[in-house]
Amino acid sequence: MRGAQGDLLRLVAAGHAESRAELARLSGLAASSVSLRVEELIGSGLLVEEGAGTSRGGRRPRRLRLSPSAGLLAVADLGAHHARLGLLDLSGTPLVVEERPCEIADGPEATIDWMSAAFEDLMAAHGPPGVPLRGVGTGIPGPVDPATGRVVAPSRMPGWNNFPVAERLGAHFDLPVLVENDANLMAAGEARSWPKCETLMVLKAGSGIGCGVMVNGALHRGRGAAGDISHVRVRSDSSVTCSCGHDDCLEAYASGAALMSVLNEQGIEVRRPADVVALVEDGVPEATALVRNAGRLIGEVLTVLVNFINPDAIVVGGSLSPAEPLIASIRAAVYERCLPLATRDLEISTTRSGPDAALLGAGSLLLDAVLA
Amino acid sequence: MRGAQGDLLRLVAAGHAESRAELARLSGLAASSVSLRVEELIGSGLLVEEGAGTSRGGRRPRRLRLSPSAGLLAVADLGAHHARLGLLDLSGTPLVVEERPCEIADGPEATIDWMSAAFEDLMAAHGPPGVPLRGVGTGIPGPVDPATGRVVAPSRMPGWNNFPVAERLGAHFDLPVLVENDANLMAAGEARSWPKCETLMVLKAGSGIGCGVMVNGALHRGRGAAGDISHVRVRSDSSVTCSCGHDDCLEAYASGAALMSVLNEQGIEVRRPADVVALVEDGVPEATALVRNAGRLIGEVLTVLVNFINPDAIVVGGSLSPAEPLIASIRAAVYERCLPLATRDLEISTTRSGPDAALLGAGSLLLDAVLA
DNA sequence: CCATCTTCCTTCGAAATCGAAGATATGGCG
DNA sequence: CGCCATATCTTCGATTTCGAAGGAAGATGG
Repeated sequence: MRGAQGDLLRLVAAGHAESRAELARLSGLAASSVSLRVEELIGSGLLVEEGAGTSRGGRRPRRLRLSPSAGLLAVADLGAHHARLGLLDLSGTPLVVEERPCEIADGPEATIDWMSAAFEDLMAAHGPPGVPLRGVGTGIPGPVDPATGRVVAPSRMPGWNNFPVAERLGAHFDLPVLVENDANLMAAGEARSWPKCETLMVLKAGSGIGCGVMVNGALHRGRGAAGDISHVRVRSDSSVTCSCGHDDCLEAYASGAALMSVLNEQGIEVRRPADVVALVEDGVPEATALVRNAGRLIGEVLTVLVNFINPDAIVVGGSLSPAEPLIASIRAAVYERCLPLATRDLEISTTRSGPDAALLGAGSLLLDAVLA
Repeated sequence: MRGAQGDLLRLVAAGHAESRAELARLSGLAASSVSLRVEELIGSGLLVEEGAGTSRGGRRPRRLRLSPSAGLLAVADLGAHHARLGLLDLSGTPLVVEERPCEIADGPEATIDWMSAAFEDLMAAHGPPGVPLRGVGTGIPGPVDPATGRVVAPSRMPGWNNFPVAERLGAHFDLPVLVENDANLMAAGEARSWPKCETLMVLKAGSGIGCGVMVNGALHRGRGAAGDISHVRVRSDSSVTCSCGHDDCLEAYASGAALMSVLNEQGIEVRRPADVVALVEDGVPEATALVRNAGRLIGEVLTVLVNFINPDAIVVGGSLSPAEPLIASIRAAVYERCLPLATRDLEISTTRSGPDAALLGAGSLLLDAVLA
């Protein structure tokens, strides 16, 4: 899949191109060269021709798709108490997605071995015979050094610090391996649903607060830690010490975990962020007020970032995102305080990709490694 | 200068490559193709061979440079009360740089016509005969829409709002025209001095506070307004209303203009940011305390941004930057409050390019247009 | 000083790519 | 229905690019 052929496959797989003509436009190659390459790719069974597309005023294009038998990707999104697992074809379309209980606190060896077994399980149960697994990837709820595939200084993952996750996964599968922060994966996944957005911020509001940034269609990692907003100091009357050792971090006020602990102290029992959402939908005032305050704090932090990187859109996902007051108060804070220039075309909305965003993102990023 | 040849010229002009071998490595072309192209470029007078470089263990490379007669760029950096003007060769090296008084409040027509005359003046006085002007560019102390070359909602530039600067400049010169925010130009210029930095934040601390960001070696503009940090709300006891209509903007506390107005109220007369620097160097405690406080406030804002985009370096420039306590307190705030992961390899220092950074940046960006 | 290694650059036949022209297919319009 | 405009895709000779081999020039190390 070297060079030019890989580029063409990538364009088709990523959904950017569906016909030879589109490939020619996007790849910069001459139409004749594209035809040649495509013929070879069809010959080798990686691409298939599938009916005709819609005309744009002339002859209808012959639609190209990745062959369903070209290969599969196994991807996971690890959470604190459960994991989402899925099989995708090379175009990133899910064949299966499952959620299974899984304690990340059991430590890296146990979790990764469990995940590897689950991948093989999925392949056996849902993989069409003869279709090879071409890559594996997982999202981690903590910082990941993308170069080494190690977890770095995570806050709620005992035993994981500096563990070589990619290496361990690679020991099970002799395939391209992707290990990435979960919010970053969400950003990569969401980006496929926002094709016109060059700069995209994706906020993951769940037990913790995560954020991923796409710049020019690529995930921005900085030196590996980019996207953190949870340990920003917020304006607040009281004073709370965060797990990171500093005072008044956003996470200590506005994360799902923080909201749950306040509610539990008030005698309202909640076990998961989704419970908080349910309380809000039931109109429980304590919950609504808390969520609204969380949204305001998050929005005030986003204010700084919106002025600075001036994104096309902010997408809010994560288990807390269905709570209407959250996004409403985020919107209010951003639109009130940001420069008009920065907000004039800014869209702030909930996820378009849904709960599988991170899995889709893992597929999208893995594809680059598989077709390298 | 189309296509491949343009790419090669760009690599030489930007200082990334100095020999055929380096060009081959960086451009991805085969060494033989590079040789062929270079021979043509030398034949057409754009490149010249200039002696031998230093050996890296084998035969010495034959150094390539842009021909001094390939063309010139005229660039300017407009400030409130003065402008820096310069002529650069296509490799971005300055032939002349001058500073001339110029009131931006005189309005766009007068200022741009004055600038055009000054460019022609410089060409007549310092341009070698027969060497053509190939592009003109200017930095503006306010937001610029890069697509249209218009100024958008500037704060201290009466009469400039929505004025088509690029168009007016283009009316004088039938050449590629660049109009860009001054802090963005500083960022582009500074980036040439930080070749290993993929993500770079450049802070301009002068009368106002500006910021430019380089991501993956390219200027990040977002929707056109990226880089603004001056209207971020800061934590403060008192309350000041900023010119933007909001309370407690960073600019209202930490800009050179804000510092000057406080000092003047205290009976210490200052007229320019450089006067504040002089007071600090003379050990005037009021000035030092003010500057230190400004650095702390700026640093606290940078804290959020450093965690978020995780840059390789933060460069501080602008007329206030020579004040030692400023950068010291910025450093202190950032290192104290940011995540260790984000600061472990972060460098915070003053400009390497000096006062001409914006001019160099204009040259660097113009080059792309000229060699397109 | 000579053999050997490294790096830089060129030569030349093979291979990939281009681009102009044409073949194919479709929508729109009188 | 026939013709034109438009768009997609293919054919084929011309051009560009590649890459392996080799020559040129210098470093290294006995």
